[in-house]
Amino acid sequence: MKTADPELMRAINRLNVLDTIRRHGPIARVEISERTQLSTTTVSAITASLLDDGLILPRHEGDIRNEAARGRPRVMLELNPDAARVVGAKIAANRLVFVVTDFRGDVLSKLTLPIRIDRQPIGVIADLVEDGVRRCVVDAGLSLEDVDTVCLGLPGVIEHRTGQIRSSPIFRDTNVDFASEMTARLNTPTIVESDAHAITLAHHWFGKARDLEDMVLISLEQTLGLGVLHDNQLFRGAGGLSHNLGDLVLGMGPRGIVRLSSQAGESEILGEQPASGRFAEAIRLGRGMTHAQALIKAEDNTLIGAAIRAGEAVGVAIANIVTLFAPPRVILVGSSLALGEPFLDSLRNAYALAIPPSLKGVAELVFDDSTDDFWAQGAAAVALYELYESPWNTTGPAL
Amino acid sequence: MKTADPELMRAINRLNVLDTIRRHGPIARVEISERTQLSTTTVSAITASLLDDGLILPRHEGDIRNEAARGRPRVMLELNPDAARVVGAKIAANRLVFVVTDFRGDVLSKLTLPIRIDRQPIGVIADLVEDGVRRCVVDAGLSLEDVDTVCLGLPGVIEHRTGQIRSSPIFRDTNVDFASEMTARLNTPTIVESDAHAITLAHHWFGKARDLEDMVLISLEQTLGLGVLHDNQLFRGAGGLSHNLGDLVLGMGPRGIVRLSSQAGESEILGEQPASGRFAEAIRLGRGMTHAQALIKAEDNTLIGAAIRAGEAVGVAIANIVTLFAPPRVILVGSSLALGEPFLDSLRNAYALAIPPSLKGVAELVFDDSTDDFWAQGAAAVALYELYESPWNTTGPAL
DNA sequence: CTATTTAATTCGCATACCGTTGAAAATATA
DNA sequence: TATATTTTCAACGGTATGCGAATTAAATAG
Repeated sequence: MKTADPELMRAINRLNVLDTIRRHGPIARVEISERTQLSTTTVSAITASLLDDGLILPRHEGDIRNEAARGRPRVMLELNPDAARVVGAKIAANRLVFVVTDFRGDVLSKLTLPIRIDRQPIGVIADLVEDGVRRCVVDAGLSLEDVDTVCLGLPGVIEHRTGQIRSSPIFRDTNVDFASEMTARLNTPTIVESDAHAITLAHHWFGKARDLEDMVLISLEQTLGLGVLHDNQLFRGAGGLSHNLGDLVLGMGPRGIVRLSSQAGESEILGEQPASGRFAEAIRLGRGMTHAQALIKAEDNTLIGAAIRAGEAVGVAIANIVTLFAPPRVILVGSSLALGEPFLDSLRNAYALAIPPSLKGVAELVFDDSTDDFWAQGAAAVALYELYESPWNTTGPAL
Repeated sequence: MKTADPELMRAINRLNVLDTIRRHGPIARVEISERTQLSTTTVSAITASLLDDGLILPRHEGDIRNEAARGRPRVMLELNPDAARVVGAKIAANRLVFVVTDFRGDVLSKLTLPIRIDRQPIGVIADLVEDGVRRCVVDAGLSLEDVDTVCLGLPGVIEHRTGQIRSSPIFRDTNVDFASEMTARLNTPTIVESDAHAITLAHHWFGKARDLEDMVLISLEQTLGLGVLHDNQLFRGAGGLSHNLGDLVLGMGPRGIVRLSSQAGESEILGEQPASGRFAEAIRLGRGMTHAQALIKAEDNTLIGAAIRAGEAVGVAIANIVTLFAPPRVILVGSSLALGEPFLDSLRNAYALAIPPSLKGVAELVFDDSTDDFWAQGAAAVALYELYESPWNTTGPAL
């Protein structure tokens, strides 16, 4: 355990204040004091230090708390957008999405490269990612030197702490030290994170979990991922591993083990389609789900059947997750949601059946169909969170 | 989030020092300083305060660190056994087990009441528990006034924070505020906790997980429970709920939902036996598993079949848990282990099949057949842990 | 122009940690 | 036996932190 000294103490309170400013927009010191339970004295000292470091800015205008504003007007504080720049990326099998954000997490530029990269050699993938990062940074009118951190969100089992990719559907190899590789190429600190964790943080910061400290997110894409928010923090497994939901076992069928991925993986749902023709082409180009959506509307029975089976499998898996974590909300994201009503209905039904009676009503299911940018923005948030924590003031006094 | 002030700082370091003393037996200040990374100055101050509060004791004798001990001999410090007394209990359907322990967690007296209590009215159960606590305390040569805290470990979904029993196989009602009830009856602070959590802490403190900060425990009893140790702390669900493994869904069979409890619950394994005769009598008395063990040795095929099916179900469930938490060790406890090789073999096989290849070898399975005392001792440890954290020095200066 | 109200800063205090120094308690050596 | 050596531990001074009370700052109301 880390030893508690004054430095840690200040680090905690600093992060607390900074996070309060981030979450509650332009905010006055008095209100920060109320929210954090810190004395106004301490808040003044910390905000002075944050101002000095250029992480926040004062705004004298917006004191509109009340018409009958009597006393000295409040000075509102907000994050200084220019305090840092980060790049966030979503790396998927058939597309790369990049965003550059400022210190607040606001998107400055975005770039989508619809390229199929899975099963390419690492060098090729690294080339493409490097290129995407550089182009997106240029699009934002910046240079890579202006970027503080890059965070890459990708599917699979990612060990955040070490930057190792234990296994990922887009890499042929296992145990790739992708963080070091990209850090060297970009000459900018680069971290890797599970894409599911990235969008979990995205929802906590900007999306449908802003009001919660605990929740669970399930991502239904090529792989099936899990993000757990516990006490306002990403819960990473014992070793900092991300969770790979697709490996969950749903049953022992006649043909052996039945894993969730074999029922609800993107390729498995679409895979029952004829292996040639326009649909196969669409899949190859990463438009499978969009196409599937059209087919389902046209009442393609094979596909509807697959969607229903997938929905059942996911519904049961969610019930199991809820049994373990009992979160107040479960957010579902990912391309498979595009399968529409047949999928969602069977999911909801299976969930309702599978959830134990004692937990009925505990968790609320929320479906979210954000775009890829949002995932990339989540990766940026992961990078920003680490910046917030890092000691700007090496440890100097508050002056 | 709690605000960081000097008080919190000292509380953290105090707990850290106290826990180091607890874990590493009689230990000198220098060694505490090495282990905690705190300066010897700080360690001296904190230990002085602990000595002053009577929580620890000096021992001048045992300085045998080395034959060639040159300088001033070390003064070894250890927990003062008499600093507190707690009662821990395991409350199961057909027996009540109590222990009184001292401040170190050493058992002073134990008491087993082989009574079937499930489905009794709350008042009756409370009577029996109260009686057991009082008798066990008397057996230890103490009075209830000498007891600081009582902790009751029981199966089911327990909300530790509020002391509510959301649902438990031994209560007919749900949402019982058992902690308040027993606190009032005993006139001693009483907390409730999941029995699985209790034995998880028992293993972390005294058993097969002393060397780990992360692990998972699975309890196979009348109900199937889960305990997760994360960063040396019990991981309680979002709402402080305990996990009820039996509700996990293993598949959608022809007859609807198949839950783990229907495959591996104690009564389900034994339930396939004829409903009358000596065996049924044994079950009613809570000796079902012991009896089953004998029958399995005698090659009772019905029972062996049930054991094998249960093992498969549990093996798959464990694989799923490992997929989610990736712990270095999984400890299995509970009466069902008594089913012996048929059960364990099929469990191991199913686990090996179900564990995803990328996680193969990550987690080590450990079987543990401790007695009921150990569970009760774990409950005592839960109580002690809260005592360790509580502010003895309301916040006075260190003198 | 003065009184009032609210916001934010300044000042003094208490606490906690740390590094250094020095005292205490034992052994080793002359 | 007397002195040196080694190790442990407590005491002193320095610095950082947060908090409460008093003070200054900036606006409105009368």
